[in-house]
Amino acid sequence: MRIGELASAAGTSTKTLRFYEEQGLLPAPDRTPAGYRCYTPETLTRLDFIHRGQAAGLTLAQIKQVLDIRDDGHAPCSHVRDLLDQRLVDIEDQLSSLAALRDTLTGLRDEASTIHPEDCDPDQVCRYL
Amino acid sequence: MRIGELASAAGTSTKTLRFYEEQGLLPAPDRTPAGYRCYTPETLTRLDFIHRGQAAGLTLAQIKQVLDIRDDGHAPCSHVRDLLDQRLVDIEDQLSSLAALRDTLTGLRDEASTIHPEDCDPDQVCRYL
DNA sequence: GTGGACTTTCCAGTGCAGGGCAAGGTCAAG
DNA sequence: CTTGACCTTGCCCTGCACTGGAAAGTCCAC
Repeated sequence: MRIGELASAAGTSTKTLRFYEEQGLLPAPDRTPAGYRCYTPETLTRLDFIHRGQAAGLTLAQIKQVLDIRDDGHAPCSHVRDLLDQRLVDIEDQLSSLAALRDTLTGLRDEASTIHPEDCDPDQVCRYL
Repeated sequence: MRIGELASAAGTSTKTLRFYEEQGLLPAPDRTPAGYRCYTPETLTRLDFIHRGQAAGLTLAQIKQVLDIRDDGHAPCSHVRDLLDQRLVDIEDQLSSLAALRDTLTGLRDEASTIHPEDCDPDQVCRYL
């Protein structure tokens, strides 16, 4: 499988595949005599895993950690569990600060709708903010 | 007011103040004969506005737009309203996709707690993801 | 033998909001 | 007269996940 084939099969770009290889997420594949990369179908499984990890909000560095553990012959289960748990904590934090921000902005906007521009204080930038 | 004074009064750094000036968020201040920046107290008002804008999740570029309108002698009200409304829409989007992600991850983790590592399929990277 | 599609490498940039460091100038106190 | 705190500019660096482009090599069909 050449790089272009793999890229379209995985729904990504050749640029990205080379980048993943450089970052250690994909092992260096065999080469044809001309130097073309030659991928095996397992690479597709690996790419699917990477995509699922990204969909879960993991960074490439975190995904690489999991892959490295797997490549060492160990089951990455507990590490993945920790990563997902931490991600959940982070998401909860993000959710609550976003909700708070939404409430603040909603309040600001409601206030704004009762203000007339002509009441603006020339000494401040904007009454709305 | 010199730059260090202003920075600590505004709760920021001198680097940031120079950066804001370079980005057009702060007007170029007067200089002492030695070339030191000399700020007037209004700069503090302007910085507070910038901070409120950031707290509302606006980018520096958006804040600059508002400031530019104000500096042109116009009231930026309607522009600010649009910015805040758009920001609210974006926040709602973020909130719902984060909530969806949280539910997915919670499901994944619950599933994971009922799996034993020894059941892992050696052909996949990880059953949890 | 030529055109076009594919591949290789390397270098550089994107957006966001600054941070770090160096080399030098300035100012007030002791 | 020196020390230390402050200021100046300039330039590169951070993290994240790519993306773009250039110059060159390869492969296959016509």
